Amino acid sequence: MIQRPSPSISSRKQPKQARATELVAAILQAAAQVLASEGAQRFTTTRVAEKAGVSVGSLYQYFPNKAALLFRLQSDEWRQTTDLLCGILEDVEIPPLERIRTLVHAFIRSECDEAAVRGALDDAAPLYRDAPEAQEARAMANGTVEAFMRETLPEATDDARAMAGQLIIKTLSAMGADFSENPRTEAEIEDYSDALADMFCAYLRSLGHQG
Amino acid sequence: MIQRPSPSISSRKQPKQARATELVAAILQAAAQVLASEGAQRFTTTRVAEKAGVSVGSLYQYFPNKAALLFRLQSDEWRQTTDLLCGILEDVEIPPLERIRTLVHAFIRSECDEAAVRGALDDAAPLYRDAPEAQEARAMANGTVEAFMRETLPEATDDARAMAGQLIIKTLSAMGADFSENPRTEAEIEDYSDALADMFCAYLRSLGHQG
DNA sequence: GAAAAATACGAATAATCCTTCAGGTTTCCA
DNA sequence: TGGAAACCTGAAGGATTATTCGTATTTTTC
Repeated sequence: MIQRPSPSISSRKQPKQARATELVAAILQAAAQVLASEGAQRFTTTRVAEKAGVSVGSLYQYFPNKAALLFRLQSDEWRQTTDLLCGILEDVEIPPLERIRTLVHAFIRSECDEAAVRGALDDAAPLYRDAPEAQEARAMANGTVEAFMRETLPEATDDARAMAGQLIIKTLSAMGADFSENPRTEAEIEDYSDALADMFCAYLRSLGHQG
Repeated sequence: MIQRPSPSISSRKQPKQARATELVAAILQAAAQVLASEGAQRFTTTRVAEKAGVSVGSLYQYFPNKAALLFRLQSDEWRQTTDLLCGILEDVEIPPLERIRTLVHAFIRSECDEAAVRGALDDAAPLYRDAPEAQEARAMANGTVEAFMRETLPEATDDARAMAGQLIIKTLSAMGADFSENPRTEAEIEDYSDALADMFCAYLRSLGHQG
């Protein structure tokens, strides 16, 4: 098994002047556009720079390589999504299973709203996913899920809880990826979200009953 | 939205001599090896030909382009998997929910057994998935699933059945992809498969109860 | 056994892309 | 205002790759 290289992916330099900050913003926006309109295959540093109205060299002043740019896009999307989801999960006013349903709808919706970018980011995942930064990012957010599972399944064993949490998270993100890649109609989105929530709720209920 | 080209992907020519048949077999075997050991990124027609001990030109005599070779690998894996799964689903001797459990285990197992190839094939999916042949292949096998769902949920509406079937299929294949990309231990595989089966069964039972 | 058909070869082509760097421009600060 | 630091430029280097095609070899056919 060949270990893919894990390029350093953190931004090489922090902008210290106003124009530089704007430049980075322009690059990120252009990158998302290129990704959405041209696909991962044609996502090119030169193309991004051109669309941003900047030279390639400037791009490389703030992103050490192409993978870093992609990871930054992914990282931003991810932070946005996890904030959304954590907010839903932590709302103790609402019964757990209702929270799950809200969460599923919110997540699928957010994936579909930016399906083009997310789908292309998934296609490009091989370029950045093995970087240590990406793995670290994935490792977070598990705390929130575990807390939620403790609340939802107070009587289950730790192992059972962890398994159920992992399963739901993985299923959700996998289905989200599928939704990004294959566009769906408004109605399909709602129906799938409901069915998915039904499945999760049925599963959690069955775990609750038997211990 | 740019429509990716849909290259013709069918084999350009059928081998008419014995050596040609062997050559194609050698290429396919080498292709799987290259994919598994080098990853999708470094999957190259030249590398495949070299590993197969043939010239690039020969490769292009039987595969019109790189995408065709990848699609052929994917297609073969897919046929193998669907045969396996259909065999399980059609065994009317066994209660439906037990069949589901068997199916989940068999599927996840088969994904993990060739995780390297399947994972790399997933990474390379953008190169071949938009070809009409691939979409046609995906459209099949739905008959078997529908038949099974009719048997499992005889009283549900057609819409509800179709939704449940799609959901289970998509969840399963998405989780399978996740398992191909992230290697797991023997124990984890079993535990996840059981949990996944639990979830499907709980869902199907809940659908059965309410009509 | 010779012509024809099928097959195999692999150097060369043409294209694409990531990244660097030497040199110019702008902004900051004393 | 002048020099230093930060910033921007974009042509060129270096590397990789998919695919072609003229030629050589093997197999079949008659």
